[in-house]
Amino acid sequence: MSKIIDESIYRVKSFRGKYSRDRCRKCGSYFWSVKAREECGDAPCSDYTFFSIPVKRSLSYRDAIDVFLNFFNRYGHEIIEPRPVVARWREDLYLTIASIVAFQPHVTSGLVPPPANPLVIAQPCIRLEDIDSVGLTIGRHLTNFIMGGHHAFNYVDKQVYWTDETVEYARQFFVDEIGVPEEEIVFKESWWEGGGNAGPCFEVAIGGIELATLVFMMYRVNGSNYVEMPLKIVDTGYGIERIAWFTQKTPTAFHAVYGELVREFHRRLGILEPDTEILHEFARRAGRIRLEELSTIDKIIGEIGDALGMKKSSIEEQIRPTFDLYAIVDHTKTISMMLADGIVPSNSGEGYLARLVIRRVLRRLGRLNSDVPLVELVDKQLSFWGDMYPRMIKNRDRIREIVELEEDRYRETLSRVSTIASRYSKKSPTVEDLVDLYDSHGLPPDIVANELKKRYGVLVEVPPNFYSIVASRHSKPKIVREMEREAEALPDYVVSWALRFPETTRIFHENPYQRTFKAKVLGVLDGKYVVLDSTAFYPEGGGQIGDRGILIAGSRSYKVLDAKKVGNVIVHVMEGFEGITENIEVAGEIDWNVRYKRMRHHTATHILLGALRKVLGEHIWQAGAEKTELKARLDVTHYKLPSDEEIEKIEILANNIVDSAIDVKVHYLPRNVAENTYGFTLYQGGVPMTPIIRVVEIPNWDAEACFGTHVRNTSEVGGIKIVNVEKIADGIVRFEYVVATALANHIKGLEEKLRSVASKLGVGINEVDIRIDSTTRELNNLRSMLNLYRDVYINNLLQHIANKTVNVGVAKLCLLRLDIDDREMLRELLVRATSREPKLAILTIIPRDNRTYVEISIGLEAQESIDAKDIVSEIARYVNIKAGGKKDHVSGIIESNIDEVEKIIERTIQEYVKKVELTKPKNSRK
RNA sequence: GGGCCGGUAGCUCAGCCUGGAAGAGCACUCGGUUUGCACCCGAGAGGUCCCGGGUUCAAAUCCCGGCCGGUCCA
Repeated sequence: MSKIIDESIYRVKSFRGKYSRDRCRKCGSYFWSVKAREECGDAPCSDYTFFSIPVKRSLSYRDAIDVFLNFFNRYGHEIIEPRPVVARWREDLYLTIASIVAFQPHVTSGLVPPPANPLVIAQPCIRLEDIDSVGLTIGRHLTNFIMGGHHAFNYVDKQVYWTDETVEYARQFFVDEIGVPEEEIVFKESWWEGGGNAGPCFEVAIGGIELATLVFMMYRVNGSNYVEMPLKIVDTGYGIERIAWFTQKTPTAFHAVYGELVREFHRRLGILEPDTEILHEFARRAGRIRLEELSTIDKIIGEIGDALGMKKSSIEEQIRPTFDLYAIVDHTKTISMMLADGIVPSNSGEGYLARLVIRRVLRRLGRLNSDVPLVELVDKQLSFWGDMYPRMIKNRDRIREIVELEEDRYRETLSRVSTIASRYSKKSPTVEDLVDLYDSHGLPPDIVANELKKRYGVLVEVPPNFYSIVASRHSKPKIVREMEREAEALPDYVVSWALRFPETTRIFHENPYQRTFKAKVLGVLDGKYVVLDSTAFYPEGGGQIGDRGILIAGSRSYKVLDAKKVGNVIVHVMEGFEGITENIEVAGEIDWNVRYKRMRHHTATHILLGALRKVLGEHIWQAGAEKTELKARLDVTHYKLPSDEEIEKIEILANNIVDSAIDVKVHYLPRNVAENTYGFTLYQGGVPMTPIIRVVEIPNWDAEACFGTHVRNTSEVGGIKIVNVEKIADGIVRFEYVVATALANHIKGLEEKLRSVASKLGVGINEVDIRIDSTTRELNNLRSMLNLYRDVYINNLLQHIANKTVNVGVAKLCLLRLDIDDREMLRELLVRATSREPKLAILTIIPRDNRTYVEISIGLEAQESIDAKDIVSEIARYVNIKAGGKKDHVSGIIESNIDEVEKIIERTIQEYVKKVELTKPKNSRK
């Protein structure tokens, strides 16, 4: 792959005359170094030797950030504020996984200029890819980290700097600023790829650990081809945690980053800290650890045992629990960061990622047999990091509540273990079973195995690659989503046709109240699609659907069914026309009635969202919305169904805003300005891919990037009534509401329903509730009355049966003809009759339509010689019968009327009895 | 967004595969026994088998659609 690039790019100025290029004898990659060496100096090829490499001074975690930022600031890089760890500005990514993510895709695609150039940023990131390795590698893998990045964006007409400067900065940073002897530094040649981009890179490794990656992003990946981009980006990532670890020489990165907190977690969880010596010996070799090869750990522990003259088992005993502890330290901070930035745990979307981390911690805690509530540990993180992440303090109560809720939920899941495990009390579950249990019940195999062993002594073998088996089960679906979307979208050829036209002037933005307009026809297609030079028709977007209306050409008018946006061009979807041709003038008129109602619902949506954030909290994000002329709905992220009180409060607050008659403002702002002014809460309904952003602001209440049409003043919303609140997914709550004149419609619907109920009950609307009470009471009375009558009836029938019974020796026969088709009654009758007289064989017939329902019941003793199913086949000789059941009970239908049936059956029974008597001796109960 | 699992008595669940008269334990009521910690024995009450449709003589059970909950993955 590196063949396609010119390797000369790696020959930078700083190397000339001083550095030589060698090849690693282990991994085969090329690297540059002042000193001749055989290995590339990166994990896992080399052990960690950095503990003995001198540095100028030990840097605390916070110092490391400052030193990094200030160094690059001194060299002309503007310091940029970091973004949240939840990538709200991106739709293809949930989490901020690298510093460059802050500038993707709008800056990297060239659409928007960077906030500064060059710039430097210390970006908190969350990466869950290596979550299983966290702890084991004592800090090489983390789920949260700060990536120090200095970035330069080189445009065709504006070059900032490229490879020479980037490498020289790295060299100076490590040599001059950190104080690393230059001969310890290795620049390893490599290739980076991600997010559709690619380029050559250097991995900067010192003493066995990679401290920075310098990427030269210059290609776009197009299938299997690399296309050179006009915009070339310096994308660097300095591992702040590793730099702190490197300079502090603490045994693990966790000690360097979390300091006192590590000890506190040890204390609280009752896990002793391992001997410093063991930890150091382990740390030196930790670069070799790989999750895929767990044997590496055994080997390392063996080596330590030899070095220290200790038993392997005692080392193991000390160090194993600390792996879990380190992971817990790491994960609890990650949880704190995610929740502080507003993620709501859920079974879908980004919320699942939060739940995943929470569950991992809980599992680890379980493994340590800890009963410390997770919330307590998370709370320690909130205190510890609050100064760096103020949102942790601000949202502390909510974060605690969510963590508690999630822990409860997890305990509930675990409480099902014993029930579910009991299925396998005799037979050990197969791997397939285990995967099933994990997949559909969330029960980790080790917990199931434990339970089975403890309770039933059943041994379960859990394959070491269990989670990859799970993963392989979930092979990619993906494409479905796009298919769905295309159903509503314009056909491809219409899109490419539309893109040829210049931008349509948007009258609906200039003046949302303009109902009629004149415009020139720029293009027509298929007698169905029309593009104008300007339009008042709002094209579908932001949950507001496209306008309807008419276009008038000459004396004829044509229906506009919908309007769609293709880039900056608006396409009118017509019912069909002949009279509209290119270059003519047309007049347009939108269906104002519908449109105005939608505008009011749209503005109401912004008002409601503001109210939701105020009442429920800052974790409220729009997860979907739809505004029609009849009603609107808003789906938001929230961790539980709001209470009635909360809903009432939200409604009151929202209506206050309506009554306050606030002017709704619209601004067009450069992206960076908009983001700095309003924050990322701008991006509720999606992220516009434009350098200028249209911001709809209700001052001091809500501001969103929005394409939709809004009323001028909140008072025009008229009034908001929340008509429904429901949970549509875990972590997502849907609000439905009706506004202004649409309310009359809504109420009318309710009224009609109420009136129809009232008239069916035979009362006026006001008495409905009272009547329901009395009707219910009456129904219950009738029910118990019915049972009384049934009882009387049954007793009568029992008497009747006793009288009608014919004793044939082996049994007492009875043919009963009934008129009431009451199955409940019949069943009880038959049960009682046969239990009172075990020799009874009773045959009941009831007319049903023009046919006859038959039910046969045989008492316990009679069963010894009579089989109900035999009677059926006997009857079947004379009439068409469909019936079945067991030998003591059958039911079915006979295709003849009851009089006929009665006669036939009487005869049949007699014949059957004779048969039974003939074969009697061999008939006995089995 | 997709996959999988579940919804039966107040609670925990069995029954469903292979259709045939709705079950167990706990809790509850009554009677007896006993009064040392999950007492025991007997009797009884308690059901929209999540909802709707279909197949069938017959559906808790099979099929289709929906609702609700759980869970894994992206």
